[in-house]
Amino acid sequence: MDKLSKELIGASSMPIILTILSRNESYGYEIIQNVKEISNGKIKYGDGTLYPVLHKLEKKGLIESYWKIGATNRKRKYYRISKKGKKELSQEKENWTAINEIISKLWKIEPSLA
Amino acid sequence: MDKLSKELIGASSMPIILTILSRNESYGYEIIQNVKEISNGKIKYGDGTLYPVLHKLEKKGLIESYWKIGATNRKRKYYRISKKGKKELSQEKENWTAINEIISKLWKIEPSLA
DNA sequence: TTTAATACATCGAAGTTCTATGTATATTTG
DNA sequence: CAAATATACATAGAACTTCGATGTATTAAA
Repeated sequence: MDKLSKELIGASSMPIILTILSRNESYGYEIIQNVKEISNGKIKYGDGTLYPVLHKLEKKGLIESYWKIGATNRKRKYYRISKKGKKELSQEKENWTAINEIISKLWKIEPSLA
Repeated sequence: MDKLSKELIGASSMPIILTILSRNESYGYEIIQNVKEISNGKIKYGDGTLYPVLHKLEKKGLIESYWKIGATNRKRKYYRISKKGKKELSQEKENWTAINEIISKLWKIEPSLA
């Protein structure tokens, strides 16, 4: 197994992106690299996937953006998390924990289905 | 928080249903009740949501169905997990564990963002 | 000078879930 | 006995998502 299912990618993208932005502001391209690194290559967002997600998050007011020309002399669109985004993130953490408890309980109880 | 997000429901539905069927064969209506109970009411599948999922799983060959008239004298469509489904389930377990590790790592390392 | 990497954006195809609606039978309640 | 509720399955349409393809540009490296 090297790649994760579409469903899991989808369910985890929002909390992962919000977590990354809760530490440092960042921009699309860097986020893609960052996620790839963090996940040991298991999660590789295509740019055509990530940018719409960022736009969606911005539209919801969870992140904010501004253009900046970095050290590389290239213009980048930086994103930072908003107050609303921080709230949403902690909500997502709770959700994630809850579902994980349900599932792990389900798998632990599992009787010998040898 | 009482209800979980759509994304998490979606991502967890396949492993949850396969797990339930890996223990006992069951039918749509019972699965809905079962999941509600297991999750303490946090996951409530609508029937319009569950049945298409079951059809999808059957189409993929992960579960098999047959009609049976139970003790209630009512006909039910029972589902049981297939060999392929068992394989898929263990795959999903790995996936779930992997993503959970990534996320929990991300959240643990998190520096004081007081 | 050409190629690769960086950087953002949008579109269409395909797949999903949710709500609503429809059909039908069995049980319980008034 | 009639009406309401619970059981049981199914499908259609709306809304949303991801993915792959495509397009534009700039900078760095070969």
